[in-house]
Amino acid sequence: MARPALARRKVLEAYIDLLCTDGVGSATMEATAARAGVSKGGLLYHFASKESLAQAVIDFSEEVIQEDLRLMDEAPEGAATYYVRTSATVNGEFDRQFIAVQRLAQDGNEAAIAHLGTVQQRWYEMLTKHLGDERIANMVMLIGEGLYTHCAMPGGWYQKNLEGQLGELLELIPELKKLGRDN
Amino acid sequence: MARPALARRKVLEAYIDLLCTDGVGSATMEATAARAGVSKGGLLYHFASKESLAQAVIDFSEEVIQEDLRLMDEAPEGAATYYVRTSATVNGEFDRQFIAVQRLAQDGNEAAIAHLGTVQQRWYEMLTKHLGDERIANMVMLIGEGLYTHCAMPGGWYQKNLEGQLGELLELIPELKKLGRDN
DNA sequence: GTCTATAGATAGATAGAC
DNA sequence: GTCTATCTATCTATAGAC
Repeated sequence: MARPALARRKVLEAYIDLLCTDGVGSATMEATAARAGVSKGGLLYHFASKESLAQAVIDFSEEVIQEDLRLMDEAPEGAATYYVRTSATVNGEFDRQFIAVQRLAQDGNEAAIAHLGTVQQRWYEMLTKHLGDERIANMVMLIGEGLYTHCAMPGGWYQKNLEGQLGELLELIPELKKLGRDN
Repeated sequence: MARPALARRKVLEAYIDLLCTDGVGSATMEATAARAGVSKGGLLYHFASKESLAQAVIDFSEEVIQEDLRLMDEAPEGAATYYVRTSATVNGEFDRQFIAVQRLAQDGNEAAIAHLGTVQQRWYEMLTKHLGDERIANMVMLIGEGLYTHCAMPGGWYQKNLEGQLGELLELIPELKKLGRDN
């Protein structure tokens, strides 16, 4: 860990980039090498197989998620609002690797599916802790998931029609919290 | 239209099935032919290219969505509850082809992205009509989108942890409607 | 209308030079 | 540590028999 080779980092970023923008079908090792500016052989020195490339995305995601959970726990705006807000920031540091893992999972990668499961479990526990109601936590988590799905679609409907409504959506999140306590 | 060849229908079903369960990477024409019980040549008689196979999924989706919108508009439980409830029924008639289109869109298929856009626009308008508040419609749509994403993940977290909570989630949807009118 | 055989392209992965 | 060259498998698509 500590300070990985620069080329290795560039290859990983390129692979994540391709997964997010073009999907698993286009994220080949050849295309990844080209985008990273290295040859296929150069890529294979750092990642011996496509599976190890996928695992690197998952490992990177685990690092990022731990930091994300810490920020979420301490967010002044509240954990739920933080969660929804960051779910909609497509180009953020956190989101790209998360979308990449999601794409891998949707393509049947078992390690990615298992990792996503632990991430969702931790988000759910964090939201329940802060919202005090499992049903509301469930709902907020689905809203975030929906935002991810929308935002991860290049040229999709959300980016053209709902971008301006994010502020209004965020204002409603604290209202949801009240809804939970009333019942 | 009217009554398409049985083999053609079987091939289309097989392709949708593979897209949903194994993802775009595994949904090859060869695998599709095998699952449909025909040869590669037999498949290519009905669908001259992979693109035309994808287009057939989109066309089928358009048929199904029109019926879905009609049922949504007339649902006794309310359009929003109907929308969320059917978003969570993975094995339903409506959902499989929708998830398949989503997978195609996430792999960069332009026709699928455009179709998804029109579907989401119509759902949004229907929800706004019934909820009377665009912000709440927005939120409900994201909840449904989140449910789709969760449910479409074979072996994913939702199917193990939230299935029993669907009833509670559905109970909260009418509460959201009140939330909209209060503000 | 469905099949076999096969062409042509591209994927993932190996070997070895530098 | 990065490259070129190459192997093998698999994919999409075509040609033509039945």
